[in-house]
Amino acid sequence: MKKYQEIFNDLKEKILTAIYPADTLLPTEKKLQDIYHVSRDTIRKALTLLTERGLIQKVQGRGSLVLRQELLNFPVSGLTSYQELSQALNLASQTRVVSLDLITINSNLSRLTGFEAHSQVWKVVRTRSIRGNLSVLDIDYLSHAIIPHLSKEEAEKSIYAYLEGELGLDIAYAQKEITVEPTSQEDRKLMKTQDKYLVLIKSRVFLSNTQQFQYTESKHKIDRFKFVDFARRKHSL
Amino acid sequence: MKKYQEIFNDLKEKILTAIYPADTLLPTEKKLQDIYHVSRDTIRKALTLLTERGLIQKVQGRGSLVLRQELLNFPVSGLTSYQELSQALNLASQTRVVSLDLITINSNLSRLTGFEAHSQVWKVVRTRSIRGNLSVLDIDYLSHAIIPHLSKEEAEKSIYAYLEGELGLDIAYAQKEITVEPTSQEDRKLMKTQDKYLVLIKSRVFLSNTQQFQYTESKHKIDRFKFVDFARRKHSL
DNA sequence: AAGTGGTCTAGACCACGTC
DNA sequence: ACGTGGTCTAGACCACTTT
Repeated sequence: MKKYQEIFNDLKEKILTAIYPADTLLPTEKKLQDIYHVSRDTIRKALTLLTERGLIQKVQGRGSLVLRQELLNFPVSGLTSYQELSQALNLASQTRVVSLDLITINSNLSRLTGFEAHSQVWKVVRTRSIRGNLSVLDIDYLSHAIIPHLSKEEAEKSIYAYLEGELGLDIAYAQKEITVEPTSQEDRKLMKTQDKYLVLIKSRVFLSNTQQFQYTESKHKIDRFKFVDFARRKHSL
Repeated sequence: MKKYQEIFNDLKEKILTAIYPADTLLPTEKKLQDIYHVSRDTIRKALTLLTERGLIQKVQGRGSLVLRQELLNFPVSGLTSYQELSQALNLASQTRVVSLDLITINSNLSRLTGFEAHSQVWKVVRTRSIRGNLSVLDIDYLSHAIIPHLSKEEAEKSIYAYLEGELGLDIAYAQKEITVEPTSQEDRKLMKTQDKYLVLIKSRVFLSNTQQFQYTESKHKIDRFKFVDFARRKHSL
């Protein structure tokens, strides 16, 4: 494990357990150097991670302020899988695999998903329930070239855990788009609802070598949908 | 201007104008050092900014790949003001100030907005139209302690431009929450619609010294709403 | 004036992908 | 084997806040 990662984890832990309470200052970079016996640069890398995740805010001349974790500063943003989320939030959740097929991309699907025409992809349809409430319908397309094998069992658990753990893939980034759409008859049937609208999250997900391995349409019941984000202002566009 | 900022701007420009085209590699860090006559660390800081904004992806052993700017990789996320957005997208947009008042926070409002009870805040209600379509209803609460003066004229243009430009405030980060909510009679009247639902974006916005200066409820017509995001996977939560 | 984080430098070695 | 980016170090000076 990299040093700055370890320091980040340690500091994160200490912030979440209020060893470093909200509205107080972390030890100075100088002191952290002494505590962890590393160079200042390494400390600063760890602090950068804390900053990106909204755990601290640096104030020049003062120090690193621990931020209050308001109500729900959970990483609903930032490319977190459903499985990880439900675990982090300690939700009793259930996944049902509606179908799992190997299909060939046609030109329409190619435009939609970003996969090349004629390529093979897994199509996985799943519903997720939280405390017995059917809340989400996920339709995933996963590159067969990158994921040669996929079973219902893995799809029921966490596909991301399988990809990162078993296959050692390095998931890097995603382009997402959130809109509200009218429901189709198919949607209403699978989600067992008469709702007229649902929240649609389309995302293309890429590996660190920039290969796209996933396209997903995630459909949420509007009354069950909440997206929480921590955003930093990006000056100069 | 800081060196790494200037290098970032220069590289961004060259990527957007396809001097460095998508799917090609940037010059190596070594070469960039020679080009800009700076240390490697400074180059790496500039590349980090490009990475965060989804313009490049670094691949170890290969180099920095320029990413395709899919359809709309616009910064709808990342704390961008309405005014900046409509400018970036070149939209003919119009803002109407419905009301502008100085009010005192009561305990209910305090819970909602995050401002202290009994403190004074500006309440600004605005509607925005894009190509003649009334699309958004914004309700802003702005700290009077931080913003002593605010006029209808500034509210009609861009409050952010006023705060950063005139007042020299350093807007740093926000906590946001997106949900879909039923419309109230008031909503329907102000937005001139009969829609049953709207998209609600609540956000608390903070300065770099961690003072909260703004709470906003931004209500979007569902058929006009689109949220686009570029997200990087955050390992280790 | 003292102490803090912010920027910049120069150099070393490692991990990974390509040839 | 080579070249790439990734990590880590040590030190310098600047900008800002606090005392």
